[in-house]
Amino acid sequence: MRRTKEEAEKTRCAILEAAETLFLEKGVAHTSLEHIARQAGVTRGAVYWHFANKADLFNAMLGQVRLPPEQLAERLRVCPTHDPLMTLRELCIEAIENLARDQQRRRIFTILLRRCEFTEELREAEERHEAFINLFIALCEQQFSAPSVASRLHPGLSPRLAARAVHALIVGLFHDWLRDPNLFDPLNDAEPMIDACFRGLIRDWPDATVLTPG
Amino acid sequence: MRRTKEEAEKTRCAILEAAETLFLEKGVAHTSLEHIARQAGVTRGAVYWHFANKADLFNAMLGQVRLPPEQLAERLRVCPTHDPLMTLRELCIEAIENLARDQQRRRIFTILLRRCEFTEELREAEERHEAFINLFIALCEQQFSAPSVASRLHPGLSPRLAARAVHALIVGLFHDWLRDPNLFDPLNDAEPMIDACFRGLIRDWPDATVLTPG
DNA sequence: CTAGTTACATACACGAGTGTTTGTAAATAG
DNA sequence: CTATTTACAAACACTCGTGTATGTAACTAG
Repeated sequence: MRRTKEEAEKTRCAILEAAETLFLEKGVAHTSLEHIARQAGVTRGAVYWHFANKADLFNAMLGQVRLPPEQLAERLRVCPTHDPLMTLRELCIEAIENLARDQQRRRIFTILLRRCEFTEELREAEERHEAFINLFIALCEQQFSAPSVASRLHPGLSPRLAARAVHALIVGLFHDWLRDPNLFDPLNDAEPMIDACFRGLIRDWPDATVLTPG
Repeated sequence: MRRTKEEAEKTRCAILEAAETLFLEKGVAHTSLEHIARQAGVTRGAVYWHFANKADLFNAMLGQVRLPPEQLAERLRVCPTHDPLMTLRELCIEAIENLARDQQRRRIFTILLRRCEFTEELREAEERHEAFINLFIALCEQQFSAPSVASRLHPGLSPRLAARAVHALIVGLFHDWLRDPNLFDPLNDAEPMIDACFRGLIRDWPDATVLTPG
């Protein structure tokens, strides 16, 4: 009963989707490859054919949403025509809004933040994730270090601290909202919250321009 | 070889400590009661004598650091002699500083945030934890709702959003610092970061009073 | 002093999960 | 057309973990 290449790719996707569903529901450690196979309508044979083990499957799942690090750096590359802080601001807001817009991203981040144990088995995934975070923080710090920006930091703050505060706020918003989506509405509330953060960091941060249509 | 009551209490503590160590090292799901017993120098018999199962043991472990909700409410109870915002500010800073000061708290929060899967087995623990968070957010919101405070919020912000931003920042700082303790130094950096947050929320937030000794 | 209870250790029964191996039908290359 | 892969299914061998039941020595109450 050998399948064609396209069919094989479909079962691969089915396995990934089943894993996503079950990881979210029962947690990574509490989900067996047998569960995943059954949910996908195949046997463990198929799972082991497409993936080396559970960690490999987990990595493949994460790969579906992790935007390549280059893309992030590209977005934040200093662009002389545009205020670097505004670019960062928009990126932060987008990150939070995307959580609400993209169902799969939402599920996978829920798994990452609340349904898996970062232990030896998943060390590779953890390291990649951590590298991405460190890159984000480093790029943030770089934006705040630009001479035209650093001088506008409130007293007592360094580019280093500012970068860490921005990332902490985002992680916290991710964490809180994924725990309870009723806490706030990303599409409406991300902007004022991020603006509040920047306002606390930068001295002359412009006031909220309330854009009421009409 | 029956032990006296004091000795029994000591083995109970040894089991709790072993669980803490192993949960931190291998994750909750990947730690068996057999491991814990061995680490504590007893057998599973002792573990099952003191605790009903792994979830019960986990709850007991959390109980060692979870401050009673009443205490939190007490601290934030509106005290007419003291600025409610300053009380909240100090509480936030303390929360972060305590992470660095109290080793056990640090380990247990690492387990909570990075070494356990919030799934059915641990639902009870999750619900208690969530209730505590919700209480904190509600009390925050209450502080921001005081007439003398709400009027000082920056345009575009509500007490509701301000409360959520404060909590998100704290959770993010917890999460980030437990992931990488080199990111910042709680004892030095908590204050300026929290102040930056409040400054972004409250219009006339006082400037950092740089207290250089002498 | 002895009955009952406590605080465990030991043993048992059972299921569940993993990784690997083997089998196999169908697709595909030459 | 046949030989070889491919894409799985099925079976095997093994370990690990759980919950419970039973044993037991020492403490403790009366």
